[in-house]
Amino acid sequence: MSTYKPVTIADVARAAGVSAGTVSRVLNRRSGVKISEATQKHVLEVADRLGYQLNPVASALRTQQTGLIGAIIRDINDPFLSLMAREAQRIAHAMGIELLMGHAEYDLLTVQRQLRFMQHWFDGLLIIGDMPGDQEIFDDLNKRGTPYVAVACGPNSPTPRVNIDEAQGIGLALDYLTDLGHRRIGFIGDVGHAGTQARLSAFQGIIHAKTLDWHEDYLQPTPYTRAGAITSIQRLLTLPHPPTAVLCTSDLQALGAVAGAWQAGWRVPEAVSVIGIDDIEEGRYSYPPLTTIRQPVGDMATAAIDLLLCLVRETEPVDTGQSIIVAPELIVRRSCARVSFGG
Amino acid sequence: MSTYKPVTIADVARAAGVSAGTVSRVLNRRSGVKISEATQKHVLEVADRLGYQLNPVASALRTQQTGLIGAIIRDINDPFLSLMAREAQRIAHAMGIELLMGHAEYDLLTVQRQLRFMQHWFDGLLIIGDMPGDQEIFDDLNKRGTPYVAVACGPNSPTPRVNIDEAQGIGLALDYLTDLGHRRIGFIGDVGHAGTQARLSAFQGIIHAKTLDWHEDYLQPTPYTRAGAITSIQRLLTLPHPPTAVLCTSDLQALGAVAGAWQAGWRVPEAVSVIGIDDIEEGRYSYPPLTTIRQPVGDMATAAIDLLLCLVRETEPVDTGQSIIVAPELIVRRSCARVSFGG
DNA sequence: AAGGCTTATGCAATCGTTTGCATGAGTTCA
DNA sequence: TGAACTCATGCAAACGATTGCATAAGCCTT
Repeated sequence: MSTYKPVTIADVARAAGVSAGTVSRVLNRRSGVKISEATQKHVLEVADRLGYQLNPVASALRTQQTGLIGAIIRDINDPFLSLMAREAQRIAHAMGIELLMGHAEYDLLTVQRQLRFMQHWFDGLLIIGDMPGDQEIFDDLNKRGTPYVAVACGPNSPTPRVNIDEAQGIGLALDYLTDLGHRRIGFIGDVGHAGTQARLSAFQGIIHAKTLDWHEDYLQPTPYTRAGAITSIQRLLTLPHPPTAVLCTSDLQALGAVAGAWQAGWRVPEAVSVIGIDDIEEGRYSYPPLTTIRQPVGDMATAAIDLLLCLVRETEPVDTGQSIIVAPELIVRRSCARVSFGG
Repeated sequence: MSTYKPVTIADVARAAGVSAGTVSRVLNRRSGVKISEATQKHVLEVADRLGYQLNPVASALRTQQTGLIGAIIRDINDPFLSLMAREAQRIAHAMGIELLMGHAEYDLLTVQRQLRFMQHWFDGLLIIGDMPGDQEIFDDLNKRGTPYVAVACGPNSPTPRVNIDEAQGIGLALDYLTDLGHRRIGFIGDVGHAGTQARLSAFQGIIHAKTLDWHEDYLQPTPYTRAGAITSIQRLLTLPHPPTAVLCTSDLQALGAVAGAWQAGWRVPEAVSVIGIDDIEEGRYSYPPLTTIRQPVGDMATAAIDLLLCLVRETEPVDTGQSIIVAPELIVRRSCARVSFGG
């Protein structure tokens, strides 16, 4: 059973009566190299009969390319991020490329170690979701030559990336909320991250521009978890002048906020409106169904893989400033309502 | 930038004035080989100064081991499975081992191709969740020598695995339901899989033993998705004698069943009780909070990694029949109620 | 029929480590 | 002082594929 002995290119060569180089050439079919029809067929047949399979490790050593791309994901258990990863893998597969992924343990040191190790095994990297210590990570990545693309994650430095237009997304949400009459709007987000920072500054700009009511406690720094949002919204709701609506920077947090509000005896959306960002499946089935700003996962994954592949194949140094911005979309469901009492 | 030129062991050797072999030996610190304190220190220092990093591909080619373990997951977007993967990675990391994962596209051919490719890159494999075409996959795996462990996935053949005691889990659920007075109990599960088969036959055995009411329509073959369960429960509820309780083989399905029942105007748990299996986070926050049979994710992941590591390190052929069975646990929340009308 | 040209294939070096074996220096003891 | 032994290190051969260069065979042309 474990005596399984893999057949190498040399075995095939011997059995077919040709040299190893020839076997390699027929197997790779590189354009420009001519192999006679006869040997072509013969070698292929022998390889098949022997059950030859390429040893990709050896190939990688010689060519300095593993042919693999990797994705490092902030939290593989976050529905939005894991869906993004799944889509990315699906698209890569369709293009004949293998994608492997890793969950980023939530501290800078581990992620750095993980990244360093992934750079050895992968030709290119997808960074999915805001990472702990974003900036250090991208500095690290730039030092090495490994091509990478950041997805749903907003480093400050110019970096190949694909994101929604954050300002537009926040604008969509706030326009909708103010149309419903809300003037006191809370913000729940993990402000430790550059991606959330972009959202926050758009948020604050609009609050100011619309001259909405604002209190510094309306900003609740909150980790990317359901549980975190539960306590955050409860803090918001016990304020002297609680917000009548809350914007969360992810659907998971929004779902937590809804749960937290109910637990505290506030009805959603009657007593408080909640809006999220992402549009995860669960939001369609939750009670009330979640109003949210949709990030188009499929488009983003496609764009990211395309861009990454460009970077990988490019031989000369590429401009690292390229970024792709896609449009978010307001999905109205039932977690937001017109404000019904004195604002 | 892309002119980054990695420093090899030869560079270090040259700079330190020793041979490559020596450098390798001090770096690997294999017990039994003696290196003088002086060179030890010197080499380490030079390597450090030059910023040497091991090329794991070359090392893998020579040693025939990549030092990597892989996990293939039925659906990376399934909260239970992705949590299992995350735990497995965490545990592997803590032991200094890197774990990479892939989502299994949902058809046999793709999975086979994926598996074949993973066998080249990984020293060992974790199979997480029921797979399409289970049996073929395990046959394939056995042919090769690659060690693997199946987790939360129940092939028929003797195979290294870790699972809950399925019969006990179903027993826990049915005892609870019958204690609440239910005699008509529906079953929602993806019966195409061996894992679900084990649950189904336990279910049918107990239904028979307890002489509960049974109709073949009470069995609703349903894919592992929320959406599938929505239509399944609606089919159940329009039966002439609809079940008063429904057992789902995953929490995701149970959540779908709850949503489907509400949509059809049936209150949960007042009109129909729903129980799931897994105990995912979402079930704690859903309305009503989900009663379920808990699979202890942490214990299972730990056991799986331990077992896999044994198999990987073992040089002689191991008994492939070893399986680890852990105990499930009934988690009572609020999606099941005493049956209130004529059974 | 011989020289020139194309074309298919073989040869051997290479990628960066690891590791069995050989060797030279250093130590100990008679 | 020299023989017997350690012990640390160097040497070179792997691991399995790829690829630039050389070469043999075949064909065409004059």
